[in-house]
Amino acid sequence: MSTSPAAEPPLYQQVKDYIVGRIVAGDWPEETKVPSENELTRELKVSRMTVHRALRELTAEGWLERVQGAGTFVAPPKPQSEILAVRNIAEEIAARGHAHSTEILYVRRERARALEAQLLGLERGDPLFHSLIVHRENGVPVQLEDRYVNPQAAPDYLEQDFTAITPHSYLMQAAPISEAEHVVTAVMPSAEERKLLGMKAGEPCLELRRQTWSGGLPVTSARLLHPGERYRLGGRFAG
Amino acid sequence: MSTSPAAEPPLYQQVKDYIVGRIVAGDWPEETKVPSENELTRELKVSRMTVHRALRELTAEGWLERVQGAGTFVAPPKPQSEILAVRNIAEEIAARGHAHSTEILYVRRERARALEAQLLGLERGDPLFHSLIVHRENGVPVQLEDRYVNPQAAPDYLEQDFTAITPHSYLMQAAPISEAEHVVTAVMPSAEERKLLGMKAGEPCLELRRQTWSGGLPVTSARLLHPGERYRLGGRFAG
DNA sequence: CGGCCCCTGTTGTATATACAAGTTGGTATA
DNA sequence: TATACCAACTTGTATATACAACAGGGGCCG
Repeated sequence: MSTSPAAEPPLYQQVKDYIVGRIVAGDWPEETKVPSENELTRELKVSRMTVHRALRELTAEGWLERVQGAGTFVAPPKPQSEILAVRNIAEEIAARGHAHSTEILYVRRERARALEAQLLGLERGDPLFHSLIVHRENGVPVQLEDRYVNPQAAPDYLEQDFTAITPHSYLMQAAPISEAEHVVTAVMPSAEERKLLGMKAGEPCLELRRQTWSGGLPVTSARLLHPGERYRLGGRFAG
Repeated sequence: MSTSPAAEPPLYQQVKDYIVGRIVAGDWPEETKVPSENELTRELKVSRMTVHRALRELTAEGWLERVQGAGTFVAPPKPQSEILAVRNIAEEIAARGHAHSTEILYVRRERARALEAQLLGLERGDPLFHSLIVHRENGVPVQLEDRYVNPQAAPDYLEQDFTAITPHSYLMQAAPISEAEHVVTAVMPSAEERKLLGMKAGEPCLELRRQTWSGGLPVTSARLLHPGERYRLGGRFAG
């Protein structure tokens, strides 16, 4: 395998490219057994640990499946679809070159009802925090954020100024995410929600329900409503 | 670092857990410089390559940022939200223990109009394939799939029996994904779409627009409509 | 014919060693 | 005061070696 210094990628990356190239070209359909580490070592004239790193990374990226003792196989395409990580609405708006502003309807302490207690690992009647906020982009409402927060995870939540920092940003600091769960669906807003978001009758909303944990402790459960016409959730990724 | 054989994780994983534990506990806020590989080697009594693997993997997972020569730093929480990969509706329905069936409205060759030409890297007037299919779960419509396919990427598309295999499954075989792009939003369906999906007036749809590439070549552009009340897109992931 | 054992080949993990490439800070000189 | 150089420390990559753990196939024995 070539290793001349003309801005070439490292050897483990060349091995990865070689293998992905074989798969994409159709040489190795799914379930095909890929040559063993020792075979690739001989074929490509690189060390077994270099081959091993390439195969391990391709496995982590979803291209291959490995079974200790049995071999390495081309993986079937993964049938899953997930929201990957958690978005900060203020940075998202700034990234579009627009101005973010917030209208705080309330940020207050409440007693947990059955549903919130269940979501946040609390007992009914326990105190928790509740905030309702409209996020605007260049003055236009784009998100209604209805959020419950576990006081154990972020005791100082009520003290924050959420016109200066989003709840999301604050919670990232106070309780770094170790786990998250998302559900996205389409709903019709209530009359109040429609009014807060400046929507016309009959227009739908994109609803994101998002829950996060920090070190096993539930942190927050949020319901984010976006006018369907003015908001889209998306991304682009490489295999 | 303990290495007794009582079902312990490998050393590199223990190093990862130690570092994530320090971050989540608040010991190392974002931007903090993490001890160097050599320092961690001495502190944890494992080899530098074991530490190196742990740090590299935590970097790939978004916890850390590394600069060659400068050091390793705790990463700020990533403000991004993406659909991770591509879902196969048939497997998704099967995973719920339900029966998948399809109603094929058409699968045919057409001439590319301006929008489809742009999406698939074709010239206006070039031939392309177009399919319209309703997917049902236990007889109930859950997805209307409106899909354009680039003949260069999947020349045999028209020959497939899409009651036996989904377009998605076939395309995974014919043109493995190297890149994908998704956009999710909420829309009101047209009268025809509402009828095909068995929805009542005033109910919204979750719309996914999905485009994939194979080795740089555009493969397909699909618009998937789901009744908001009967479909949700979601996932759970660990930090 | 079936089951068990052994051998071979495979992947998984760990370490040591070496060198490359980059950053940073301090010192010396102009 | 600015610039250049050097040393030390950092991360990045590569290889060799060793051993653990697993899978699979073949042969032998009951």
